[in-house]
Amino acid sequence: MIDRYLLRYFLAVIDHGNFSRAAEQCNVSQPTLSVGIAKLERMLGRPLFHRTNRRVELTPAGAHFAVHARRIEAEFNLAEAAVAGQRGRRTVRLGVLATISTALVAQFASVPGDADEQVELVEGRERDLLDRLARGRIDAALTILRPDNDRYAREALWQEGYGLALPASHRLAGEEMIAAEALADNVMIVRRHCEVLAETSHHFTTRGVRPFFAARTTNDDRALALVAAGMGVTVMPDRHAAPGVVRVPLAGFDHVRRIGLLFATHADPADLGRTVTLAAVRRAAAA
Amino acid sequence: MIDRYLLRYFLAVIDHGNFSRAAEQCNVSQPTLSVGIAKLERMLGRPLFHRTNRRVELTPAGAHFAVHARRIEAEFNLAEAAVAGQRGRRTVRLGVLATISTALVAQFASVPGDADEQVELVEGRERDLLDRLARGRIDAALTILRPDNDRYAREALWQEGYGLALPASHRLAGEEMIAAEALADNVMIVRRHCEVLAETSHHFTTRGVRPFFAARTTNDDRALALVAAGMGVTVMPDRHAAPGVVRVPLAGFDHVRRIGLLFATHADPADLGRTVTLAAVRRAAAA
DNA sequence: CCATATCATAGACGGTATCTATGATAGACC
DNA sequence: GGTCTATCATAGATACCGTCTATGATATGG
Repeated sequence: MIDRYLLRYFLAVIDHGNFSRAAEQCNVSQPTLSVGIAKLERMLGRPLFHRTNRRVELTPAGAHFAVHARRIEAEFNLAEAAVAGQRGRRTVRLGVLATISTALVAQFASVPGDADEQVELVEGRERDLLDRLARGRIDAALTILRPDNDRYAREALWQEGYGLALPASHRLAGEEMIAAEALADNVMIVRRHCEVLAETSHHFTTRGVRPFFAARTTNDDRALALVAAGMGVTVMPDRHAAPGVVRVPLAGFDHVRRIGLLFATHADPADLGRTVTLAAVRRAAAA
Repeated sequence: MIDRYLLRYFLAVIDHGNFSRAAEQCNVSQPTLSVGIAKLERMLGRPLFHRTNRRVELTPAGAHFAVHARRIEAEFNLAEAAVAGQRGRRTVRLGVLATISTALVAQFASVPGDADEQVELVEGRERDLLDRLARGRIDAALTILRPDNDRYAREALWQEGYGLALPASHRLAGEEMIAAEALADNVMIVRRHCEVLAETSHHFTTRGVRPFFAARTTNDDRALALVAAGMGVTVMPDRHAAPGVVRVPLAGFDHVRRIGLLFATHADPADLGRTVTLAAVRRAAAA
C-alpha cells in the first residue's frame, strides 16, 4: 500500500530537482529518501525519475503520478483544516507538574464558557508527565524544560529560582537574604516530590545544619499552610505564595528551573498553540 | 502527520458500524484498530465517534472528516491506476529457483516485443529468493511453496516428483521403475543444490547403496549433459529432460515439490498477475 | 587524475504498529 | 438480580520497517 510519507518524498524531489535537498526538506537523510523513492517505484512497477548524474527528471509515469500526489497532499491538509475549524467542544488534555503553584494553575483551570474547548488537567511528577506524553495520554505538558530532552516540541514560558518560605511571624522574616547556618535550630517541612530535594538536603548538611523535619508532604498547598501556621520553614520555587507566608532568598542556593510546554508528538504545536487553553496558560505565566 | 492507514481504519468503522468487523476487513486485530482510531482522534483534537455499547456513530467532526477521507482514498486508487495503465516499459523482476528446468524457464525468458514490459530474471536458491523477496529486490519468485511460509501471497502452478535420469544407453533405461538396490555399482552425479539432496542421500545409504560420485555440480544442465554423455545417473525433478536422457521413477522415493509464485509484499498480486510475463510463466507451467 | 557532487547500498538501531491476553461496561434474557 | 454476550479499551511483548551512519559507485569539471 502506498503510504503518505512516500508521496511527500516524491513531491519534495520534484520540487527540488535532487534527492539531497529533498531529504533535507523532509527532515530525513538522503539514503532514507533514496530507498523511499525506490520503494515507491517498485510498488508502482515503473521508474518515476530518470537519474542522470547532474539532475533527476520525471518519467512520463512520474508526471502522471505527480498530479495525483499533489491532489492527495492537498486533500490531507483540507481534511485536517476542516476538523480544526469545526464547531463542537475540543478537549485539550494538559499535564501539569505537581510542584507548579496552585494559584497559577487556578488561572487556566477553566476556559470561558463561550469557547469550543474544554480543559482536562492531569497532575503528575516530571516523570509521570513524560510517560503520559510518550503514551499520547496528554496533548501537552506544563513542566520543567531540560536541555537534554529534545523528544518533544517545546515552548519556554518562565524560569524561577528557589527560596525559603517563612511564617510572617518568623524572626528572620524581615531579612533580605538568609544563610543556611542561620536556620540551624529551625523546624523544617519537607516537600517530598520537590525536584531539587536532593540538592536542598545537600545544601544544609554540608553546612552542618540538620534541622528537625516536622512534616513531610507531597502537597505544596499543605506545606504553605503549615508554614503560615508557624509550624516551620521550607524551600520551594519562588512563585509559590500564600497569605501569612514570607519569601526570602536562601544564600548560595542558586538552582533555577525553566518551565514551559512540551507538545505531544501526535499534536501539531502550531494548532494546539492557538487554543484558548494554552493562551490562558501563557497569560498566567506572564503575570 | 495523519497516515493513510488511519484513514482506512476510520472508513472501515464507518462502513461497518463497529470496530470488530472493521478490524476484520482491515486484516488487523480489534485492539489495533481501536488504538488507531484513538490516535486519529488525538491528532485531530476531537472525538470522531460516539461510542455507545451497541453501536458507534459519527460525531459532527467525524462526519466532516469522512468526506475528505473518502476523497483521499479514492485519489490514492486513481493514482495507482493512472500509473498502472501508463505506457512505457514496465520491468517485472522475477526470481527463479535454480533447480527449475531450463527448458521451462526459456519459455518465459523474453516477452513479446510489442508488450510494454520487460523481464528481469534472477536465479537463486530457495533461500536466496526469499531473501530477495523480503528485501523487495524482486517482484515475484517462482519457487517451492511451503505450507508453513505464509508471509507472501501465492499462486500454485504445478507439482512434480523426483526420479532417475539415465543415459538412453543404460541397461535399465527401458524399465518402468527402478529400485535403489539395482543401482548398487552405478556411478552417480550429484546436483549439489538439490532441495532433496539430504533425502536422496539417505534413501540410498539406508538401502546399503553407496555409489561413486563422478561429478558434483550446481548446474542442472551440466548434470543432464553428463548423464546424456553416459558418465552416470542422477536424481532430479521430473520436468527436467534432455535428448539422450531417459527418465524413470525411483521406487519408494515419493518426495514431491510444489512450485508456484510468491508475490513480494510491495506488489499488488492482482496487478502483477495480469502482466504478460506472468501469463507466459503460467503457459509454460501448464505445458 | 584528483576533487566534487550526485544517488545507491549495507548493516545496525529504535520506534511503533501490531499482536495476544485481559479488563470494563452495558444491554438481553431467564 | 445474576449470567451471558457483545462491545470497545488497556497492557505488555513482539516484530517489522523506516531511519540512521558509513561507505560505495559513477559521472563531471578543473
